[in-house]
Amino acid sequence: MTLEVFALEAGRLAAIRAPLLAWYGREKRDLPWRRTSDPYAIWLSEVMLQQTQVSTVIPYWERFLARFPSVQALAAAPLDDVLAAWRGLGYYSRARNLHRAAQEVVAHFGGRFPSTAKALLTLPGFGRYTAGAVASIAFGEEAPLVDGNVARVLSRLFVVEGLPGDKAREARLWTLASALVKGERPGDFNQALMEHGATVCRPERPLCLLCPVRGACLAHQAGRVSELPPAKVRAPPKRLTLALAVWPHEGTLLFARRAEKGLFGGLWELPAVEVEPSTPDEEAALRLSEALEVPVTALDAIGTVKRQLTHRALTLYLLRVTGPHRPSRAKAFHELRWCTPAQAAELGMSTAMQRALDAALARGVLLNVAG
DNA sequence: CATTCGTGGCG
DNA sequence: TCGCCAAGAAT
Repeated sequence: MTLEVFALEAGRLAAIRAPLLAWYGREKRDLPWRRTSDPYAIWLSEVMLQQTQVSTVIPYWERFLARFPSVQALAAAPLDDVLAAWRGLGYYSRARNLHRAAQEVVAHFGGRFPSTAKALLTLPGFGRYTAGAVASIAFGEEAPLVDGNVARVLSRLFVVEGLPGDKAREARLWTLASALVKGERPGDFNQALMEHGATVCRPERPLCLLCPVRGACLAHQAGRVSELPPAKVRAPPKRLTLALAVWPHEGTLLFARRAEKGLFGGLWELPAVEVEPSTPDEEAALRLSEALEVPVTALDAIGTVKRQLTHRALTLYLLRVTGPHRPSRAKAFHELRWCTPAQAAELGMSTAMQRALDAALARGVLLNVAG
């Protein structure tokens, strides 16, 4: 508690706040969402930036805004179009929540975003971070935020101990962020904290010589910058093997839409069933037959695609198949559709599945090869 | 509180 | 090749 009082002492807060804000004014990157004051566009950037690098987001943000220029346009669009625009960006529940939140803003708030963090928190996909970000950046509320950058910066400035996820640590970080954000330009200050973490107070090899608040940094004084914060402890990824049906018919392939929840929720795929590694082709075909509710015969295995996700080691086993009855629906899948490659390119699909599809097409499964 | 959800970049 | 991690949220 003594440390708490010391850390939040007014002079110390000022010694951090003012230099950081001034540094941000001089050094901030010219990012596209910093050129707009449209809450919708700012919200979109915040959702896309969740667990995603700035350089990855920029082209998605620009394309998405061109296609859905307002919250009304987004709310009125079919979910499939939204997922297609999100294709390749990952964490697809963000896109579903974005779509739902847009509809709620239109239905319950007359198309205007609520302007406080507390009110924003009621919308799908708004957690504590995103609510604070939109409230402070778009509406100028003195609302705190803590993301990975801010957690690192504050844990160094104030020597906050504890592993990521530790309850006491999180509480302390939010308390610090709350105290610091109060004052002029809260949105700029929050962005200054994040910008500082992204460009100077980096995870590896931080640029302490260029740091505008080095003099106030307790970790720097103690020579502990490199050991704060401690790395997250991650469980080893689980293995998941899927057998994919590659079923050519008159220039099309069979596609299926996955269930809303879980891995790649709501996205399209080559119809997939989970199998054990090294499952014989005949058995994989039998599983696909059960899922598709029609007889399926394995022709040959045409490749394997491996993908490393954060919590999954994914193996996609491509099985060329055929059968006497072409299915148009099956309980195991939300929807079935026969698509040309051009049509498939317009579907919401994961990068993993895109790689599998590319591999199948590269094997010439749609070519009329006599053999 | 722990787990799950993607992808790409980097050393 | 591999581990780490990036403007987190939902369950």
